[in-house]
Amino acid sequence: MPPVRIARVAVESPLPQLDRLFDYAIPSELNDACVPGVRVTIPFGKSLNPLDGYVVEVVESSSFDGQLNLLGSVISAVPVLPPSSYHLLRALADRQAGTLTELTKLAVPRRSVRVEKAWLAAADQRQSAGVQDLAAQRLDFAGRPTSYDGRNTLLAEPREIATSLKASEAHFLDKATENQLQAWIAHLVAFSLEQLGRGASAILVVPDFRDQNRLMAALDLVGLSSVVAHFGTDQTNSLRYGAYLRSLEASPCIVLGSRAAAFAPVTRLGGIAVWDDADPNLLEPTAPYFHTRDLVLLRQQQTNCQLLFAGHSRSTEVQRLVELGYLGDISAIFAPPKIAVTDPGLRVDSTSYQAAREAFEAGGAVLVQVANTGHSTGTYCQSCGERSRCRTCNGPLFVDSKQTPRCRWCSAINLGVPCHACGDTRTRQGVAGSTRTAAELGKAFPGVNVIEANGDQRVEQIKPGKRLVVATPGAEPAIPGGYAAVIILDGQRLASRDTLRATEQAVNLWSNAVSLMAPGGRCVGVGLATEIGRRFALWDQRGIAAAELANRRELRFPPHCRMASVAGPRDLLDTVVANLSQFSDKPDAIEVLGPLLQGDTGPALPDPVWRYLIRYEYSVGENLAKELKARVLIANAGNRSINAKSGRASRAVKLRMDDSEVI
DNA sequence: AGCACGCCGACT
DNA sequence: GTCGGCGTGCTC
Repeated sequence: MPPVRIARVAVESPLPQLDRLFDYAIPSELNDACVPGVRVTIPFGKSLNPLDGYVVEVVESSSFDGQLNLLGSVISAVPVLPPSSYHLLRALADRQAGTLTELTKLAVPRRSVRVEKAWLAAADQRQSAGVQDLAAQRLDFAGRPTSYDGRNTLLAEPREIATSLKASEAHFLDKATENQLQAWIAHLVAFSLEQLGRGASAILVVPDFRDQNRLMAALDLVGLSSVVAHFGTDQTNSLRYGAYLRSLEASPCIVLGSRAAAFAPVTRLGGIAVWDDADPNLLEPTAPYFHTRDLVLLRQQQTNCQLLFAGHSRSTEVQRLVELGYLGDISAIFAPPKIAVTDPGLRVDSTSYQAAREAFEAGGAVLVQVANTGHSTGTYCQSCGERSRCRTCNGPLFVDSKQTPRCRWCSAINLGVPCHACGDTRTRQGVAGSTRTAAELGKAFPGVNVIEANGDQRVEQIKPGKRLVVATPGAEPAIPGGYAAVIILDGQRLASRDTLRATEQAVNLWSNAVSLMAPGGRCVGVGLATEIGRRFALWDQRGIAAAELANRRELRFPPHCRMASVAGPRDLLDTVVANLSQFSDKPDAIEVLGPLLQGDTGPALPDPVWRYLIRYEYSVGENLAKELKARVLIANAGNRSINAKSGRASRAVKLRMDDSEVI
């Protein structure tokens, strides 16, 4: 009788105390099917129905003293969590003090039997796909680096450029094609071709469905659409699973998508490119709250693949890595876009009117970027100037596109609300939102087609011509050839928001608007004749990022260091952070700040939620995450049902290893 | 999470 | 004498 083989299984449970491997004896009839990566069912504890899990490895002997239980069944023959994926997810979970299960839920799509059957049936006729022919091509353009090899970052030229696709194979030489592409798109296409040329796969992560569609159109143009695995956000589960299976195939592919794409289990990973890492969409909004940038940095370390962070502006995190020498800067020198900044004062001033008029006279289109949707951004008391507040929840009021004052937090309609400070019911409206701006500008330029684009009214692409587009940041439609003029309104307000990343995000949003401008176009930053605005006008992206990072260093804020938070009932938090600063031998490597009462303006809650912030150095991150995870586990253990009266039991103490957004 | 083990008050 | 309260602890 052959020796019984042992499967080491990661149990799919949300409980942090079960976040480790459990050994199971493999029944002889499952011996062949039970390979690392497959999903299995296992009897677990005293529970009646089996749990799911992933086989992490198959070994000959177990270090467990007790009686081993038998594996239940193998759910599917496909190894959906191969060892390389397991190691990546394990390292990320450890870094963020999360569990493997939280990550497998994000990384591995639910199985679709229909899709899987079709995929397995087509397995034998897949080998001869013409990837080699496609990979023999090269995209050339001004500013393209000779190679994207290593770990790099680049600032993309903010405009469309001429590209030429050339084939190195003799029989392809006559098929050289020329195209105008956005420079950032050209970089990502060239990057992908470089990976395919080495017989390897590329992963392209973009923050937004618009970016994804634009990039997909370019890959299609170059004839690569057949090797793309789509990891889009608004896909059905079966499509996601199909793309996931495609990325598992031996033949190289281009994985294109949002956050989830960075997990794609490609067999031979050539390189990962992340577009616009400053975009908040690349931050995972659920536990364990990691940024795609940190995930791909881990993956680069584990696989030694190529890595590229590209953007029109530069995040402070990337700037830090450049200053450390961890990332190389392979940006090309290009002519900066023409940007004028005007003094603060009128919202729409003569300079911007003139730029728009000239653009229309030449038959071009004009993009106006405004900070907010709706009719007006806020209403204020006419006698004392206080911001109007919602009657029910004290939230700030704004005027919607139907001219009705509503609450920004709870959407309640608020008519005739007396001022909370002086009691006066007369109000005046604040800065105009996109609807009023569109109406006002439409009147100023009769005969011009006015288009409004924002989160609700999605406009992705428009036809060239005399058009006025009023859009909120991130919702700007693209136009072939680019806008003749780009006018940035409310820019200063965007930059002076009360958050840590206000400046960084404002520059990012302005820059992305400028990138839609025609090569000969003009941009006006209205009221942006400030220090940051002047630097932006010179397109000094490096200088802006360096200054911002220096500022954070001085204040001792991320990304100079990391900042964790623990939130929950006061007494439990105190046990979690007790003597934490002495946890590291190095003085000042860990510093506990707080506690602060959460939700300062809201009505007093029956169980107040407190929050501590923990500032720590990168070097202690791994140990601190381990320690905090253990402490939070203990703090939550005896208190799991205390919230029973509020409905369902939730974790009393919540931990985030990176929580810099709150400030 | 489930589920069982375990040691103290009011019931047929 | 027992039924059952939920504190504590384990799950290969």
